[in-house]
Amino acid sequence: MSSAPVFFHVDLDAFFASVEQMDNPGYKGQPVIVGAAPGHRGVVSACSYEARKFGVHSAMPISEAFRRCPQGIYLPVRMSRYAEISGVVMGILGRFSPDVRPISIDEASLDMTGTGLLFGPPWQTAENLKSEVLERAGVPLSVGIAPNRFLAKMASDFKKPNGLYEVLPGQEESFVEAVGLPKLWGLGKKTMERLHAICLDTLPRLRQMSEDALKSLMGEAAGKFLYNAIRGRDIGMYSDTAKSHSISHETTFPEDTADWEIISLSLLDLSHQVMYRLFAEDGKSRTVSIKYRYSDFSTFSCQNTLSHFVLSAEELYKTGLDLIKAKWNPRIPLRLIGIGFDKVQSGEGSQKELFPTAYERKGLVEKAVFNMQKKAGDATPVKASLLGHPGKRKM
DNA sequence: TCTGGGGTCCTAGGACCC
DNA sequence: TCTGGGGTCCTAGGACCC
Repeated sequence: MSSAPVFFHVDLDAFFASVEQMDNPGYKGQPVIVGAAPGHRGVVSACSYEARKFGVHSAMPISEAFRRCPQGIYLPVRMSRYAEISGVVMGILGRFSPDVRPISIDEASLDMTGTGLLFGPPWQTAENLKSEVLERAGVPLSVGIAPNRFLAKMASDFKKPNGLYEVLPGQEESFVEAVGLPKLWGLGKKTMERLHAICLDTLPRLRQMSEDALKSLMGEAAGKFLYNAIRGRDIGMYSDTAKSHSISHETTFPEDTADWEIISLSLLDLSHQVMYRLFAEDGKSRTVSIKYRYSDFSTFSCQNTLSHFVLSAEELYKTGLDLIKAKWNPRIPLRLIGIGFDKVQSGEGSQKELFPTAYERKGLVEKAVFNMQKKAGDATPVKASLLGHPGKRKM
């Protein structure tokens, strides 16, 4: 007899803020806001539920958060600390399911199918999981239980914070109704606006549409997604097939700038950060992409696929520099610059040339430095601008 | 309101090939 | 003459998520 499918979705509540409250008990019960410093450019990364009472939420500009909650405790992001706690939580999850898929630093999807004999019924298991995480990692989490990953994800959100909710088989459609169309995962503001414009922004009306009709209205993928999502069916989220991915870093300048020295030096630093991450995961890529944002917030990107894998931060930087030189209109100051690799593959079988190119030799040196730093327990790249690089360049 | 940084996936058009 | 069909790769932009 095969067991009915059961999935858990776990989500750490206001994670960054919860960690800060655990590390500083004086912050408990206080409006904690983690993100950019007030007075600087940036947004709220996470905030405690006490802060949400003031109307503060994540992704809100920090200036607006400060206006709404001047008495808040404003803290910088301590990503390595959060990663540490996340690791403890993921370790606990691994003892509850052989199939744990981390979605982000504070979320994971677990296949719990067939674990009933070992742990008991799902609800009981979820309660045990919640108390073990609180006890051993010190942070609260919400759990959603459902017959598929998509519903489990939304169920984890349904009773937050410190929530637990179970969607039983047969309740798929009624749960989607309880969640409501605007809060359906994967359906954002733009799509809602579009649906509204064609009078299809209610569940009953949408459910009258055939899959083909939705596809022709919304496009192949979006139509298929919508047709299944509004029925609470799995939409194939969090697939485990390893694909190529991307690695990128970007930075917003403290002030908009048209200063070529600032822009090129930033690009150089970012290039080193990106290349070191590629080294760290032993990946390879031929596609360099850059992103730039003008002072009016209009944002553009472009990319260049080389005939060979990029071998060094120098080569990455040079390729990105050529792209930005060709695209940027220097009469308009830039707000942001970013660079990255697209279509990163696993690096096994990296070619070794008999006669290494200059870039390849540079890459070997960079890699050696990276490995030394890794051994010394410091895997962060030396700031390129501190390596005595000439940064200044003529356009 | 004055808007971070890191991602994923999809689309549409063009180049090129058979 | 006036025009195939399918496939792959590349690119830029957009929607969405955490």
